[in-house]
Amino acid sequence: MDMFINSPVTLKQLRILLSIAETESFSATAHAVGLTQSAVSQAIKALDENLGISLIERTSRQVSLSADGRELIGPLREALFNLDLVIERAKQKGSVARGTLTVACGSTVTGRDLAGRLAFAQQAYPDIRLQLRDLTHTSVIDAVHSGSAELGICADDSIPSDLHSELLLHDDYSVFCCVDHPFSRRSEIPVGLLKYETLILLSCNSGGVNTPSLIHHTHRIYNVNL
Amino acid sequence: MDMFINSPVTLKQLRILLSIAETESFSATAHAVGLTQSAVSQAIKALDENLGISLIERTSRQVSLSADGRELIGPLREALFNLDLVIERAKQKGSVARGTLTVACGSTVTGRDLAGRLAFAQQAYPDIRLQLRDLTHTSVIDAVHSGSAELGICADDSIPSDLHSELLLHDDYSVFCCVDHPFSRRSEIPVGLLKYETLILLSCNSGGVNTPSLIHHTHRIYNVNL
DNA sequence: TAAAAATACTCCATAGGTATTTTAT
DNA sequence: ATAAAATACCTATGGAGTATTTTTA
Repeated sequence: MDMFINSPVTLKQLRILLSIAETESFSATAHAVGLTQSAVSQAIKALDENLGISLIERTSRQVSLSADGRELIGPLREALFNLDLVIERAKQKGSVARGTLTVACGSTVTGRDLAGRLAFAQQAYPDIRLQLRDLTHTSVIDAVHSGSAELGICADDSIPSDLHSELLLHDDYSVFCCVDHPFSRRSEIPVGLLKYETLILLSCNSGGVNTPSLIHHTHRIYNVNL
Repeated sequence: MDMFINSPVTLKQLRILLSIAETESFSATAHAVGLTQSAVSQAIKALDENLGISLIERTSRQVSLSADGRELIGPLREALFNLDLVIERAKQKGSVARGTLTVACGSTVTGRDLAGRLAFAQQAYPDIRLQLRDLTHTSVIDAVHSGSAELGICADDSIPSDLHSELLLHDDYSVFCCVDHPFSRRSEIPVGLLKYETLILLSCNSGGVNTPSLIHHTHRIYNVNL
């Protein structure tokens, strides 16, 4: 039925052609579209073969469209632009309200290479604006309950059963003490023992903190040996 | 510059989507576009992910477009149709004048699985109408000279030097004779010996003939043993 | 339970990279 | 001599097939 389904012409090839029409250079196009000169050369060769037509006057010094190519380029640009419009409109639908995903989380999350993870998320989902709200443990749950955040990330205890939850990661909690304290000879400390000690705790709603800075602070304030 | 260059959405996926909109069935679409049901399923899954949108209401019994999908399908069909128009027009340019390639050749060619070769050519170059003209040796050369044929195929002797020629194939010539003739004991017969014999020749302009029918005729007419 | 879609897996074609060669100025 | 495109070669990704499982009317 549809004979076009097997057309070997790809969108990428056509877009590369458009870029070449602008830059009049394979190398420049390669840079523009994030490929190598080799890939661009192969793409144009393939396109020539697929269309059975010579689109480009190729000398080693300068590149220009052939007569056929010049005739093709205008309508092609228009057709591709229209198609991109349609695709983009579909993608808009795919994004959540106003294209924003709001995630409520504590410093357990924001303290772990936040910049790197944001960059990764932007790359994977360029159309989604990711908004992080740095909140306390209970506020995270409230935010999800009220709908002011679509997702929440927090410690897995005391999560209400009416919310769906999934385990993302494990976190270690550490005790810092003086070298002459009995704890310093143990490799692990049962949680139960802690209640007999005088402790400096971060806000009990904090899921965690940046460890190096904690060590630094402890050292500064109490002059302990670590 | 062009952020669309890396769009993972492919023409094939979009065309499959259009087909599904018509057939409302993965299997039927698979048949229509010449793929398996599995491939169609995967293509739609990929498209959903690429667009970040659910295009299709999928139950195991019936398939229908989602609201988003229905909204998308009209403009998409139009955009793809326009793009195909542009591509097709470019392909037309790639075909030679009036889309016809005229080849002058003798029965050396037409006698060798003509149907099979025509079919092969049509498959490889569906846009080229191939026209064969069955001529005599000298007429083939005249046809190419006059331009009434773009190509000629004939025996490689007496090809004028102003025509470019290329060797395509070898042909064996055979002598048929009575079993009591001296030739019948030789496996090869030097061409020079033939001029002392009385021969039945096909038209000296014929490059060759269909061998089985020649044998049959010889047998019928002269009642020779082969 | 039967028809249709989803999934698991496998294989292979090809897009794209690196390194090199060719070409025209 | 040099800048740019073509080519050779290699690798990895993913498209598509077969076989199987899951789903719902």
